[in-house]
Amino acid sequence: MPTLAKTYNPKENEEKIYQYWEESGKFNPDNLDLAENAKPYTIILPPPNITDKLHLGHSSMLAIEDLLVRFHRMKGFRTLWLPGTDHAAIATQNVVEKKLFKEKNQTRHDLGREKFMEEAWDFMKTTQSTILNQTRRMGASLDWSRLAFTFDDQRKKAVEKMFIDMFEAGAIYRGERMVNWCPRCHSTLADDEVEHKEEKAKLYWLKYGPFVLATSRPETKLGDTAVAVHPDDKRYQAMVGKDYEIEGVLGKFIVKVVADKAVDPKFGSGAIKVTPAHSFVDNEIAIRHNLPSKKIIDENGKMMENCGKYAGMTVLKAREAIVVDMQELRLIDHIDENYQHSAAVCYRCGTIIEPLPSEQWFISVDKKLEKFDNQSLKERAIEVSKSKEIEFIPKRFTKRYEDWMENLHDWCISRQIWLGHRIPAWHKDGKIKVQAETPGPGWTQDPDTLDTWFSSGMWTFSTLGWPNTFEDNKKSGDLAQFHPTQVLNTGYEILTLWVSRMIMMSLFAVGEIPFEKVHLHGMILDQHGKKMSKSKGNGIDPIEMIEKYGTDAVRLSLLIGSTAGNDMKISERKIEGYRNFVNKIWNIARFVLNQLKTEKLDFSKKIADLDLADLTLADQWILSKMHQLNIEVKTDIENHNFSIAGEKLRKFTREDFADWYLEISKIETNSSKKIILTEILKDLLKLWHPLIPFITETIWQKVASSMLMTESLPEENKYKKYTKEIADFDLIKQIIVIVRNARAQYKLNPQDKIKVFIQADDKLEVLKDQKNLLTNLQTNTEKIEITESSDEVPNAFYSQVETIKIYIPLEGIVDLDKEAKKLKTEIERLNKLLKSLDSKLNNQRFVKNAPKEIVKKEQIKQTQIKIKIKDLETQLQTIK
RNA sequence: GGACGGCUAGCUCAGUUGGUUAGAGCGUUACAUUGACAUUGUAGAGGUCACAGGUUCGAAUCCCGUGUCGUCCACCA
Repeated sequence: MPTLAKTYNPKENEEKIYQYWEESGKFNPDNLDLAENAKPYTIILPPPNITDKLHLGHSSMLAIEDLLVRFHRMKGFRTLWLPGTDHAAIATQNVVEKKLFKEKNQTRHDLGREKFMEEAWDFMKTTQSTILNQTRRMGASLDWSRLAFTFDDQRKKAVEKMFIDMFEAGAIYRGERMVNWCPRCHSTLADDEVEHKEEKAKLYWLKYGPFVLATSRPETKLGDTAVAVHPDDKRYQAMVGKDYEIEGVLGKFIVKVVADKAVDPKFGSGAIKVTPAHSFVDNEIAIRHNLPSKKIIDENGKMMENCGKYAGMTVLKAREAIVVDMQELRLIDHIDENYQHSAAVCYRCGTIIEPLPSEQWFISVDKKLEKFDNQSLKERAIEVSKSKEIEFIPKRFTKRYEDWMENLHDWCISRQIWLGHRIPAWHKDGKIKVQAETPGPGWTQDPDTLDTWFSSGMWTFSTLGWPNTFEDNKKSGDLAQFHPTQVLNTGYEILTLWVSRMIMMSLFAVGEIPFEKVHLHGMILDQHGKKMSKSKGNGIDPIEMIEKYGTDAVRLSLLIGSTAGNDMKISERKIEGYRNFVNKIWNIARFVLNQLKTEKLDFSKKIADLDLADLTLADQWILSKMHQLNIEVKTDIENHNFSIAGEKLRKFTREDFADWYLEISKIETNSSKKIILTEILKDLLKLWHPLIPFITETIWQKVASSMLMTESLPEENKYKKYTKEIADFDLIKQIIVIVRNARAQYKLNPQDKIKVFIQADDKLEVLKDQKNLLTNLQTNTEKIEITESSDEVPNAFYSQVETIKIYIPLEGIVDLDKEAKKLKTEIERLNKLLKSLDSKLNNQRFVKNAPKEIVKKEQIKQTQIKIKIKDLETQLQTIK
């Protein structure tokens, strides 16, 4: 007798199974038994931050990628899924700094750069394993032998080479530009690392020479060099071009009045003060009008020495002090206390950003590059999207990507933090050399590090051995085999932050796209549609769910009911439901083994060995259903319709196979059953495997003698021979449901036997042939009479399927009024339907314009409904 | 301010180029319970596809508008 336990216990099996896979070495494509011409299928895992713990966003991504990877591995592709982690420069440095401060009350400056980096490395080494082990628990079939880290030595070499190459091509330059400066992190931020926070502030209306103008930052008055108005603003036209002397808290100064379209005449008084050094808009105005720039705020967010008595104050302190002084000088007209505006803050620490002019390294997105035949990075990156070389799933994100790219400004890549790749540039006496090694004594390395996206932007090729695998513009090794990759799967929130950078970097370094498809998944929300976050405490911990319900249940709940690009709500209840379903699969296997009285499945006899003459209608039906499933599931997965694939599998497994066919196998005992049950169970496990690898492999290990993970999927036409009998079997199913329904409606006990009369019309032979099922498939009839006659049976429950009539005499029980009412309602409904069909078919334009098949279909429907109505009316009369 | 998305059964969601009488899971109701499976089975109830207009023979699906919730981008002197 079979040895399967009564219920499936994920905890007992998952760890063992994962170990078995990992030790087999088959996660590594080099160890797969492949056809010589096997195509590559590559996914590079979006590297989680090294300090991360697994959350449902990761789980969702892992479930999707593992599905794709296992599917293609089973299809015979040279399948590589490459893991890694990201050093997430600013984020990690912040964590390390916080820890340092908490434990030793020290700042990074107390420690010094070298010591601090030692601390950071210690920290990263201990945290890295957490996320990777949690990734394993999701069942991810990653090739751990190729594990990479954005901050390891190999990636360091790649980053240096990339920087030097880009510099030499003129794609990287150094220059003074306005940057977003975080005074707390002491670093620049890219535009998209800046967040905007709504807040209430004061709006100060200043008396400003001949103007009254509004500002939220009166302290920047110390850096003003102009006043700007809109060119069409009649109020100020006479003043444009003139110089005015303005009274300030540190004495008088001169401003020039300029006309610029950037000014909104409806805001404030329509005149703005221009502080070129500390505002992006003002800076642009200053450039257009050739205005001088005066820097008054330093990198610590404090007023500089040129600010007289305010020097050394923080911006906020200086603002308070200056406002007091201005009030004394009567320079403030009035103050709006309730001014709503959004403040730019650092996305990591929430500190208010100071726009500052600063010497930084930039990637030029507009520079025409020789290697791109005089196209710029931006133009190439847009081109690969327009030409569909890269496809976004869902499609609507194509536009978001392209719009964002069109508006892209030069990318500031230098950061003043310590945790990151050092910039390979050297300074001596004002000269700069860009190279990996020091040019010699006296040179000092640029203290800045690179934006973390610079190294993660190189992820698809730096993980494949670039630059060693790319010499003289030729790919070799892993790069030749696995690049470009097939899919990048990531959250849509980093489409711009990361995806766009990967595209530019790959185009530049390797001359090709990094991936063919970008599958964007939505955010995972709680059951109320709120973002999950630690502070709100509404997060569902995937590891906790795995402990409780098993990995397969967690994976299914993330795959089914989820569509690309859309957010998804999830609850523990949903996961629980899929745990139940996973257990159902277990019991199906248990039943099949029981039914076949065996512990191992015998795969020696194949579907092709079946004796067609021995097959029952039900056999043919399940085989054709299986054929359909086999084709459709593969297509759906290839089209990234994972949810639909899952639903079809579930429907087949639960309804067609378990509820119908397995029940039938208790009744029918023809000799083909053994092969059919064996083959369908086997192929069902294969088709399910990419979605729920653990339970399928667990069962496989009990019943077979190979590893399911590297089995091949059932071939396309395996079940094709048996695609005809679906309609007839559907009739049988419907009749059985009608009988069960009647029993339920009249609350018959399961022991109560009934008689059923069926008038079979032209289906006499089919129905007679299936008498066994009709009698015994949970219908408990003592007698079934199948005739051609059309005599009414009085005082009986009545129903019909197409032209087949079913009578169940229920003497003394049948409620004739109720039956009559039921019939009337049904006749009414059908009449309505018929009416709409009639008018449709009488409509010449419909008949003329609609495709012929549609018209024909409607005509058949019309005829059938007419017959049905007539039958129902006849039956109604017998009741009266 | 600009762009995008959601709005379909009590809840969570599918619905692929417009063409069945709009589907699933959960929940719910009734019945059942030594059964491969109570992590169960059988059956039922439940929807004006947010609203309003348009295109079309035909719209949940395409177009215009409105409402509402959400996301991204820009700006806020």
